[in-house]
Amino acid sequence: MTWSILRLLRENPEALRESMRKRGLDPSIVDRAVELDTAWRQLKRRVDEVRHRHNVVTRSISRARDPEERRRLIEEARRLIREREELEAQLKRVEEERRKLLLSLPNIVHESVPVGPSDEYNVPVRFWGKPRVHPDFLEAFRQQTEKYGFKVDYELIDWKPVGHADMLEKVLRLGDTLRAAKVAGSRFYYLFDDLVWLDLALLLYAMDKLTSKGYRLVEPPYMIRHKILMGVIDVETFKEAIYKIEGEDLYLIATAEHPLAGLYSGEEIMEDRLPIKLVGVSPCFRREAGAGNRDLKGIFRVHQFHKVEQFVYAKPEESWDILEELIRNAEELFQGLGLPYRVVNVASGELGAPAAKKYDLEVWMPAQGRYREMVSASNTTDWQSYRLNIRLVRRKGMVREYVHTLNATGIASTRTITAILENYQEPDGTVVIPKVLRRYLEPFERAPKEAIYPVKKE
RNA sequence: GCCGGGGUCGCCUAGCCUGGUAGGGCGCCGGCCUGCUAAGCCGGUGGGGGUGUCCCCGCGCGGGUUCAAAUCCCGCCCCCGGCGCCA
Repeated sequence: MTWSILRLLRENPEALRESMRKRGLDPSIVDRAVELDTAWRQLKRRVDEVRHRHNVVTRSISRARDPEERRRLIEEARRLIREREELEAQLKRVEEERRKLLLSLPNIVHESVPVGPSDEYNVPVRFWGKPRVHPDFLEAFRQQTEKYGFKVDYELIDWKPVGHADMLEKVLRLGDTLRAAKVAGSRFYYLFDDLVWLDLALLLYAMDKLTSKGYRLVEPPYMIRHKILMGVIDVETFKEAIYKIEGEDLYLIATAEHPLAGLYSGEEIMEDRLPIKLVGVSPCFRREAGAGNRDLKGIFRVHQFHKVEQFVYAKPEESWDILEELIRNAEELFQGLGLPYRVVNVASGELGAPAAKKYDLEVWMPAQGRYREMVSASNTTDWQSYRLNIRLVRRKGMVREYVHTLNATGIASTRTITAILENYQEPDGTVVIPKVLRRYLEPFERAPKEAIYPVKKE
């Protein structure tokens, strides 16, 4: 059973150093890891050897009948224990250090990932839809399209759309972040009436589409243990994103990805059961500790929201195809909603530690003149499954390896609502409801069907 | 929260009282045999190190006793059942 990172560490450490450099991390960690691993292996041999000698003596005691002989053997065993304990203490130290270091290593950057320290190095791979562009943003629009060699058809509009935050609080008056701040703090929100229906309709839409593709619908635990959490994220993410339950070994999930990855932790999965495709629906809780003052207004970046999440357990040889499938699924959802987007191949420096490669789907925001992230799709290869000990059993020869895991947003409710508020906005402030959502609103008498209307000005 | 039962190599299970290399069944893998299939027979079946034939570790987790712990002792976690509480 081999973990890709450990294999590379022993067989081709330079490749691992290169991967670290691409992420903008110190490659000397790799050298330290090689050192520790070598030391560990040497020490392990010595310990095993002494353990063996002790075992031989110990076993011979039960067979020894002569009391004098027994006394002599027990004396010998005691001597070996002292020798063993000294070596074992050393081994334990090295082993612990090695374990920590190995778990701190990020996934290996895939060869197709653009190299660069920031999102400016993200490479758009395709565009869809016809964005509405105000003349003020025309130059910015070109910078985000033509600069990369894409010719994107757009609609020039002569009125300036109101930003999603003001739409929410002032034009529609269906959201209240000020009172939410009073009650819970900043980055919380109250949604009312039509926007609540819209939130739920978005979730139903994504659940409906993805289950029709054969994804199994899951409502997971919203709190999970520390052990599971550290199997799916790195320490940085943990510090920035995770809420802890006081006095218990429980943490609020930041996404359904976490409990879905934990679902088969510690288990063996027969290869003919793969791929296992899941669609989770859950609230998500995020501290946004590192976000600073970014997106402080509105509901673009908040401490809690609802999300429909795609998650797949896959065989290693199929995971790269499945990553494409996941981003295509998300694209279908956004095409259905009629929101113009681009897909970017995320630069090496912006990948989270778990991901080997990541696509973001970014929707054009007419009031901001920017494409903004709505969806993230990652192949985490065996990074999570190694930590969670999820093995793949091959029929042929009963070989054991680690499965690959992948995750991707389907729809994140609040963020998608911001995109709708800007893209479906009419000059008078009316927000037209995307047609695909209407069937999920039809059954409810009080739900909006065609559009959401601004409050009348007195 | 209380009481009781339990956690053994993928699954099921024996061993625990009485300490001395963890056994069986199912499943799976490889082979033999056989018109085919089934059955039958033989071997294998967790992690690690080393490598022609080897060794170490592994019985929920962590300690302790012992030359030696699945087995005895202490603490903890989890699961099941009953009681209590309860949306």
